[in-house]
Amino acid sequence: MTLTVLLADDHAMLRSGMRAIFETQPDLQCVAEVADGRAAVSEVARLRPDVAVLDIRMPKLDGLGATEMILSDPANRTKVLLLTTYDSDEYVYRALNAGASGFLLKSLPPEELISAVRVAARGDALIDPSVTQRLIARFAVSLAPPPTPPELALLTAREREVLQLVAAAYSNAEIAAQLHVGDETVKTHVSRVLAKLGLRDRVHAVAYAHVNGLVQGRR
Amino acid sequence: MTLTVLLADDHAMLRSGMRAIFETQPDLQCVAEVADGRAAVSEVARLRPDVAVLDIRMPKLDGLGATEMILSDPANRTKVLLLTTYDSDEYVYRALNAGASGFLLKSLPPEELISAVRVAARGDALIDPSVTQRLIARFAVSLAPPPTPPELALLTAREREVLQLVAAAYSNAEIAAQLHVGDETVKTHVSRVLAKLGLRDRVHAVAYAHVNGLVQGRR
DNA sequence: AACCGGGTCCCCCGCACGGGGGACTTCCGA
DNA sequence: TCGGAAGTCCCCCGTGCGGGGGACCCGGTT
Repeated sequence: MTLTVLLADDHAMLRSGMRAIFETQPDLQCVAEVADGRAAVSEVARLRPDVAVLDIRMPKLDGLGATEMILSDPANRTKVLLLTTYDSDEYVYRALNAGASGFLLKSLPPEELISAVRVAARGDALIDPSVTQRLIARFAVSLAPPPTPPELALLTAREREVLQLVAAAYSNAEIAAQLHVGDETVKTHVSRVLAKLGLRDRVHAVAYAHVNGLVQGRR
Repeated sequence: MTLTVLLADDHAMLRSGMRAIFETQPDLQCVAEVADGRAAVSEVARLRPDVAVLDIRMPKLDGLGATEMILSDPANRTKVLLLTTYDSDEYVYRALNAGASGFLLKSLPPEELISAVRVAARGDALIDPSVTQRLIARFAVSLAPPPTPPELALLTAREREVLQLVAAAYSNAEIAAQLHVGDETVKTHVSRVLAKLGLRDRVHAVAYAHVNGLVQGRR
């Protein structure tokens, strides 16, 4: 089974270089070459290649925009590999968000470009190692639980419980009902929480709880 | 400059296989072979190899635990490559959180294992393509901006501005000072915001703003 | 026995807040 | 030209909230 590839880059020389690389592989067929993003989008829609190799820097529509347009159309099953000279973080995040199957630097050895096309075609993905390192770091922090501020240890269990409810925007009366205690008790707890955390009022408490991850609204 | 490698796997046969692979490379030296995670940790601390290749499944301490121990010790500069037979998502996330430089399947071709060691040694990272695909999907959702609720479009620019400040726990008077308007004006804006968003009071507004990503407290 | 931290409940007081009105200006589109 | 939307400012009024006291009970420590 042969894989069809579309090449998009505004440098004709680079395109022919890549085409030459692919032609060494009997199962890879370069079905189109385009020089800008808009042409890439329309040719992908017309030819439905297995893989589109897009440069990020292109006239009219850059590779990221083209990726987004291609992948947002459910009729397309084309996988997108993005190529770039510089690996700006912003590019990477946007590319991955758009659903690209690869983010590679142009310094990639030819045989790895070939393997990348095969990887993308079978639905897997790959990212240049120099980018992966930072991606992991970013991913780790995005998964890491927010650091618990030390002053939170000053609170008793009951006070933390009340703080959670305050953060959920419940009024004192509502909290009292949920905890089956009097509302005067809740007022006492809230006052202690505010004093211990150095917060002015419950509004600050709500903000504090949210920025410190005491409320898991999605994430 | 030669790179030193530590191998950790509970199967002697697999270890000798990998050692044989590395011995084809004059600049790679396999300085230790261990059969469990605890030995891996202690030998890494003793020998300080450039790269440790750890199996995930190991007696006494698994590869993930060993990774965490190795990388949490700042005295170690050893990079960690994790090898596994099955690519469970949980493994991957934990490995990346611990700061591993690679997450590879044992089905990896020998030459790619060699290249992976070199990649890790120079501080980059790489992830098996079959895992990368799912990682991207997960990463994309963790980066995706929270869907903006439609009712937010009802607000005028000024009202959104005020909402931002309310969310930052400013009082009406403080907001008035920041916007150089009277506090009665702010009250009007706040009232309109509450009415348009169907919120009871500013406390709900703060919670609303945070859960809807109008405040970027980290993330 | 005395002590203390945590939890519960109570009173008073000042005030920021929010609802419900109204009013004026500017600007833009019908 | 006449609206209407947006922004600004004003008054009244009720109330939830938070500070400042105090009180009681319970469990554990000293």
